[in-house]
Amino acid sequence: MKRNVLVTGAWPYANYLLHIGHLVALLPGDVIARYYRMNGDNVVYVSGSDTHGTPITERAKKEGKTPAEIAMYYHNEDVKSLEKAGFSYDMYTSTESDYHKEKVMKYFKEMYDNGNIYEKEEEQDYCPKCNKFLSDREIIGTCPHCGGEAKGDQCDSCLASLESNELLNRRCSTCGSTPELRKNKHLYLELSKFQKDIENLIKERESIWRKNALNESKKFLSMGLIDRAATRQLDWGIKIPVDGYEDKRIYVWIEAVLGYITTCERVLEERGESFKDFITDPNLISYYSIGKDNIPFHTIIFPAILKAIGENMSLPTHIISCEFMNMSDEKMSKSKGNLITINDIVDKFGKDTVRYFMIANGPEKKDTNFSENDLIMAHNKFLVGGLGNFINRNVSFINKKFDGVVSEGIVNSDIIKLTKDTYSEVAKLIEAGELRAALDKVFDYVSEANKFYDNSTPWIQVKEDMDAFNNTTYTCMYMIANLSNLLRPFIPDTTDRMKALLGIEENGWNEVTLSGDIKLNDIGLLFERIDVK
RNA sequence: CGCGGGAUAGAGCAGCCUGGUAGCUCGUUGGGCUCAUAACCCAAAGGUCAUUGGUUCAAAUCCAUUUCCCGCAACCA
Repeated sequence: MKRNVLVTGAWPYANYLLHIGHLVALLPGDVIARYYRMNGDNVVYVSGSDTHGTPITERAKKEGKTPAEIAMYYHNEDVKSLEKAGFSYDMYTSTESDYHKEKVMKYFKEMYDNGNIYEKEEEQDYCPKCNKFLSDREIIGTCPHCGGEAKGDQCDSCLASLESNELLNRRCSTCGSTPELRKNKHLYLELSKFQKDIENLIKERESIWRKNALNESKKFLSMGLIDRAATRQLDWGIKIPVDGYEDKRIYVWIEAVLGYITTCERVLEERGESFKDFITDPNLISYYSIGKDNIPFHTIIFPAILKAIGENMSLPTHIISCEFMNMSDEKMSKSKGNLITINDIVDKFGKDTVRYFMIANGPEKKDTNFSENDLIMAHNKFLVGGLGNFINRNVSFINKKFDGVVSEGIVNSDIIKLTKDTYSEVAKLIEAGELRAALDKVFDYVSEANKFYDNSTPWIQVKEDMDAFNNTTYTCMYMIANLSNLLRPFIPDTTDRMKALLGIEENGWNEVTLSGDIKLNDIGLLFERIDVK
């Protein structure tokens, strides 16, 4: 039976080019989506650019542009990068799309009408000269602990976490004037109400979610969930569908995660399918491919929002939360300039090499260090020496001696069993989000293929026993055909070429059988060896 | 006691959730093969799985302890 599967990737913030950190966080989603599609399930795979919030407005101000210009520039760049890396989103949109904005306002209104969003009036710092309310971050002053210069949320000198009213000699960070208190009202999401619901969710997902997702979520729950502001003093973002909030916008943390839902709805609408049936399906399987810094938004806030909307939407079943990929033990950072963009690395090494490496060596369970040398080693060993070599040694032989025609033979029965087992084991691993182990499994199969070739010694068989030779090569073709499926979620371009070699079309997640003689098409080398400098 | 992650062969890492012969890649040594991109296959050497204690018939794996290493303003997966 067809399963409903929602796969999502975290929404990148549209103020910088995507880098390999984004890649390792988002790629698992693509592999999972491709796998389920091959399996014949009903897949919706979505993401988009997160375009609102203060960092973009600040950047725009600095560069003399509008926030929309900044956001759309990076959104377009990100679309190109993702395409380049082979992402197969059913839709990659942005939080600036009218569809998203409209739906978010609808959901916001529902939460408000349900009484899960409430108004709170409080005194807030106001800068009389800049004519605006100041957030904690926009207030500077002297740290009460160390006497150093500090911002309102944290002291840069001693790292103490602060409340902005603890600061001495408080000033507006823009103009330096002394802020005064004025009454201001904001809307709050009553997160505290959902403590029990989230606790139950975590308990149910104990054996499914990754360890980092569970630990991080439990930490927040043990501290007790606190209500969060849902509105912000800002003019860039989604308008508040409540009277008296014309000067404010919906806080990004609430609307960005709702993008999963709004975009899912849009995809299904375009397909002419029912969104409601899909999203309330109690058996819906959902994957959220994210980085570890994004965990609480997906395991706590997002489920709480879904509960608060109250339409009985399915809560996340799988959190694919990766660790960080560092550069020589340092966190990648824009200011340090030690980033590698997706564009650069794909241009340099090719889409599939990068995809292979990022899954096989990515930070699935703990931080890893990126090393170009490791990437080259892995490329040469597994893609050239393993997969590429297996195909090339067969093809060269057949081309040389038999003019590119493989005669029908009998496929080795041990290999058939191994093949079927590999399909089911890899499927299980991918569904569990264990992509590294899944890919390892497939490459074990590649290794078995080379062993089979060596042990069969076709170069001797060809002289002594043509039946045996034909059985060997036919078995090899069978393995190539099945590898073109098994590897398809990971390295789709390469598997297309493998299929072209054999002239096969099937793309399902199940054993491919061959019949009759096969005329090989010329596809050249799958991968070229890279020399280490 | 701020929070979190880590410590496994010369290097880089997997295994730990769901205890039961210690595995992969590179490197080293020896052999095989010649179909193949100095590719492929086989074998060997190399580890008291950081420390100490506990649970268990059994611990790299679970619990606790100690030591050492790394990350934790903003941008940011």
